[in-house]
Amino acid sequence: MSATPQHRPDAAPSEASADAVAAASEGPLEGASDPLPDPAAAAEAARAQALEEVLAAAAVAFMERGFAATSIDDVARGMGATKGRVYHYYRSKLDLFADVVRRSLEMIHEAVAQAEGAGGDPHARMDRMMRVHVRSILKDQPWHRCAVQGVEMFLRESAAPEQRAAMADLIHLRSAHERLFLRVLEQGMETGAFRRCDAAVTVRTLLPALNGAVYWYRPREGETEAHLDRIIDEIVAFALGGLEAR
Amino acid sequence: MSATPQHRPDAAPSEASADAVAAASEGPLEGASDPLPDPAAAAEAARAQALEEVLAAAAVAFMERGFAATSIDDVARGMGATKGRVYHYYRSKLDLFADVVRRSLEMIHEAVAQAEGAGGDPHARMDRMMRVHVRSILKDQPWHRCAVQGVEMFLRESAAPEQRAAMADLIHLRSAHERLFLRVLEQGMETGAFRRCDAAVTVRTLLPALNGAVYWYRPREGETEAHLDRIIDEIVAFALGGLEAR
DNA sequence: TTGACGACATACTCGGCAGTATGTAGGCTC
DNA sequence: GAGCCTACATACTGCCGAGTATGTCGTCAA
Repeated sequence: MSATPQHRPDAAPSEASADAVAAASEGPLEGASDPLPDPAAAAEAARAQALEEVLAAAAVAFMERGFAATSIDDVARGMGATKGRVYHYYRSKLDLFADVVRRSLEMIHEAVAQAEGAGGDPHARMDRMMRVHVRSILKDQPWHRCAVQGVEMFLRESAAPEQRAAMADLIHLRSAHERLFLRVLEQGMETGAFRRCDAAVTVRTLLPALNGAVYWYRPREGETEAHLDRIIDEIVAFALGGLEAR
Repeated sequence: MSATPQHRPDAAPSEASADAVAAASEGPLEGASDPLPDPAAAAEAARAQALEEVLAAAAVAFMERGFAATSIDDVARGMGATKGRVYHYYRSKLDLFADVVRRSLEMIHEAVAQAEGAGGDPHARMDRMMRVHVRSILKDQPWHRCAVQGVEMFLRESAAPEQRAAMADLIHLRSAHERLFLRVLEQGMETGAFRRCDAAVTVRTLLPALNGAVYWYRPREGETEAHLDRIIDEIVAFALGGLEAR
């Protein structure tokens, strides 16, 4: 629609991703003459990091208030900035939200795909996948709450065509994630590790169970890694038990 | 807050509930002299039914677009009416939404509580409860999608104080529902029917699994009751399997 | 040193929507 | 048959927020 010939977040703004955030926090502010040889690359990196900040602020804001109830000013305030900064990187609120959701889905999908690829029988793979999935849910809550909301938005019949367009590829990402579980489930059914069932319906039941914690879990002050593992154990025990053959 | 000395949905507008809807559809429009002896009671019933219509329209509208994105005009349009009608029965959008959520929670809670009270060992009771719960999710989707959304709204830290006030009692309803499952789960753990687990976490994982269908299920054209039962079977098999001891 | 550009901030427009105020038509009472 | 009340519809206000237009400051190239 809006044919403003302006910015556009460089195709895949998510590549810099967590790396950019980590890299950014490792080196304190140095003068203009940092070891980087290429100034153009440095500028690129700076831009990527600035964009990353916007994205992170958006994730928090959208998580706290939901898409519709969050204003661009809210997002900007979260960074101690103003609208201008946000609109410098994103053409619309919907674009921004879609990018948050995309990041979320990419993060969790990549992690789970890696867990799946690590070998083992279907039962072992499924176990690892679930653990990784739930861990991501707990650790990157702001992002995933946005993702849940985004998928939900898309599923509404009422969704405006612009919305559907902006989020169509997100649904593919989400579907790919579902398929990952679906395939391992089917493989497990063949080996006899899992009971026979309608795999499609079961996966659609399984994932909400794994995602449930996104709503009630709140990171505590002195929370240890072991405590997190306890929660993961509980959730996975339930979900895996729901699949296993007797 | 708003101290307008106007309407207010008569304390418990939800009592008339499904009965009112059913009763309303049984008798066609008769003249002024219907068999009802008390005109005051008739007026009361008429009002209850009118309110019911508003509530149903709201449920559909909120389900389709979500709370924030739904305007009161949307709700009114859904009835072929205008704002005036809605505001005649409800003081604010939030009040209306809260009532939709309340209705939803009451419906499902009552149904499940009845299933629980029908006797049997914990495993049998849990099985019945799950079935009834899922059936309600599938059959009264518009309502329950609002409920899920409402609970989610409340759980946000950002929720405005007015929101929290309007929805505080809803959370109690929701908690009561959770406790219902919690208790049966604990009983089953004692009899050995269910494996030992952190009951609180498990229930919070179990319910999203049961509710999951609210997002993906869409009533089909020539859908038979048996087809519905197939879906319910699948979901319950998973959820119950997640609880059972080996 | 200048001019071009990137990275924002500021100021403004404009539409949509919650809530309100007011009109009005029908029924009921007395 | 006059007033009154219920159950709406219509018309209006005020604000909030998305998107835009424009200004400003620093930097870098030439």
